[in-house]
Amino acid sequence: MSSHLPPLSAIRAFEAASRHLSFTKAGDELGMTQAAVSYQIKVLEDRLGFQLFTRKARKIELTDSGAQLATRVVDAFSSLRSAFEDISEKNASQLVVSSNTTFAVNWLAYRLFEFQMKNPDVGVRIVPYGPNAEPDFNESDIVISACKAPPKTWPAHEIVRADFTPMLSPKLAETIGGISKPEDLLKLPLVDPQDPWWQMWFEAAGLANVDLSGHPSSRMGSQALEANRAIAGQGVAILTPYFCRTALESGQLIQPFELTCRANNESWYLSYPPALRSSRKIRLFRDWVHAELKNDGMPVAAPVAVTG
Amino acid sequence: MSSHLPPLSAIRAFEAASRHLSFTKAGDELGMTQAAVSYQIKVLEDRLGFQLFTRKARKIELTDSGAQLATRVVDAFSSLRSAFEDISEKNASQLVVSSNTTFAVNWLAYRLFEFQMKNPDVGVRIVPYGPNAEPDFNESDIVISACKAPPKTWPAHEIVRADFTPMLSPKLAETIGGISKPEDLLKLPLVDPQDPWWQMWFEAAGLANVDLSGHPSSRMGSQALEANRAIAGQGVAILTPYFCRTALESGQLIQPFELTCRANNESWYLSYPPALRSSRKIRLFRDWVHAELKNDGMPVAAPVAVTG
DNA sequence: GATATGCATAAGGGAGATTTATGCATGTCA
DNA sequence: TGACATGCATAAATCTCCCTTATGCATATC
Repeated sequence: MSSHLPPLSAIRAFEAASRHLSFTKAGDELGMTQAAVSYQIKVLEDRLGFQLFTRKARKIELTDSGAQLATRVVDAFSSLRSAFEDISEKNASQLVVSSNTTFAVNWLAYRLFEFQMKNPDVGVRIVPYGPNAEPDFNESDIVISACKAPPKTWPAHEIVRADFTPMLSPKLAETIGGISKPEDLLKLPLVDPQDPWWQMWFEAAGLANVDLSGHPSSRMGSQALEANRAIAGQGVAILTPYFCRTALESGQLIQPFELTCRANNESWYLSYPPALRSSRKIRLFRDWVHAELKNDGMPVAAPVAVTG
Repeated sequence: MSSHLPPLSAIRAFEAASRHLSFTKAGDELGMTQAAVSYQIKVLEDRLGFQLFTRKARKIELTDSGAQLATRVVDAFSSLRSAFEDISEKNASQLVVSSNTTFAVNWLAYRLFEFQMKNPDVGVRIVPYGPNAEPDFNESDIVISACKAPPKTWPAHEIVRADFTPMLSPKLAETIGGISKPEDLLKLPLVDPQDPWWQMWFEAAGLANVDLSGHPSSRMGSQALEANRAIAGQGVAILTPYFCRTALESGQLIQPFELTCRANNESWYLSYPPALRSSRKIRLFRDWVHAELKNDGMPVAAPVAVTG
């Protein structure tokens, strides 16, 4: 089946001309001149070896062969058009958000409903990914990530700074008569003592080289789990305050020290493919996230410059 | 429905790539490089705003959206291909000969069967046109014409010179005791006395300004009819000898004088659209006509030069 | 006739398609 | 575990062919 098609631009011109029965109107539809259409039809006729149109005075008519071909070509183009229409429509109204678990659970979960109420025409699909997984940059419209960097060409917005500070349940604090000095924390079990955040925070608190046993594990991404263990009184967790607002306000957790740290200016970022920069669904979601953050009193940063 | 399609070259590249799941192979099929395919896919992805392929190590995979689009695009292209295939096939095997009635009746009619026996895969359709009609240059593969000239750009072969000389039935000749001098003809009724051929022939025979009453009518094109009337003894007709061979040989008609004339070098021509110059069906038919002519002892002229 | 409409054609320019020449990542095989 | 092969991405340069401009011609229409 090496049957190569004639030049597609010629086929397209023929398709339009056969519908309008006018080179001029076909040109209008295609955004080109009458002369261009005339030329393309000639190309196709030469290629096929027979006339597609009969040129009459001030009008054209399809020849028998032309008419026969036209119906099928018009059909095929109509299929093509609807295929692209459908896919862009579906794509315009479907928003796939690939978010790490921390943000998904601690932030998106209880707010998403509001977004959906505000934008009932946008279908949202949250695809969470765990601490050791990669977001799916290919199939996502928006990626919310902390350590996993999106491609350098993606526009990215800082949404939440990755500050951290110890948190624990009031009951656990009482077991040692309350927390007054950083050292007090060492009397209690730590949730995930290998988290490097601990080292950083203790150093910032003036305690260098505390000996934390256990095995290494990744930071950020499992805060939901760690928070739950802290709430359950199983130990002290080192968490981002903003994500614990509810637990703090309700008294499930306490933050014994004002001191928060931040490693390497790390933050959570919202990013998306450059091509979607100005698409409606992206704009709606991005603006909504910003509004929510502002509403929480969080600073909303300018988008991070895109390289290239 | 102003939904313009993305660039067709990009769609074509995507179609091939989605079938091969390889830019390299798609390039091979389309006769271009892998880089070009890669570029076109990128164009399409940028245009659509989402990825069509997931680039893996040494292979590519369709994304969900890509796969969805691919099935429909492949379908549409397959329709297009078969549409063009069918039309060229039909066109390659169907030969439409638009011939004036004279040649159709006096020449083609009793020979065509042989051509069809020799070339059973070529379907021949003879479309005769009368003396005052135009051949359909748009819908014909071959036009056989005398006075009606084909477009100047069409290759044309002279097939039969438009010689003419009086013919009549032997019985009619006997009614005046036989024909010995041109003047004898004037004693008999002429079939179509207004035919200018009569004036020319009588002049050539040395009889200037004979007075021929009646009304004008067109020459050539109705020879079949005129010959029949002559055979029936209704009068003397002025005919092209080659077209009367059978009647002459069988004695139905006699040609009283050797003298033949020819106006303005007129001839019958076989012509066809330039694009079909080397198509099989044209070649078969043209060569067959030439062979038949040669077989009849007719000189076969070189094709008439095409202007432009 | 005068005008308007519609297609054909030639010449020329320009944008986008393609190639060339790389680089990079990852399988594969010794 | 290197050396090599395979396959895609990317940049720069080139070129092709598609389109426009400008015109002519034929024929409807007034």
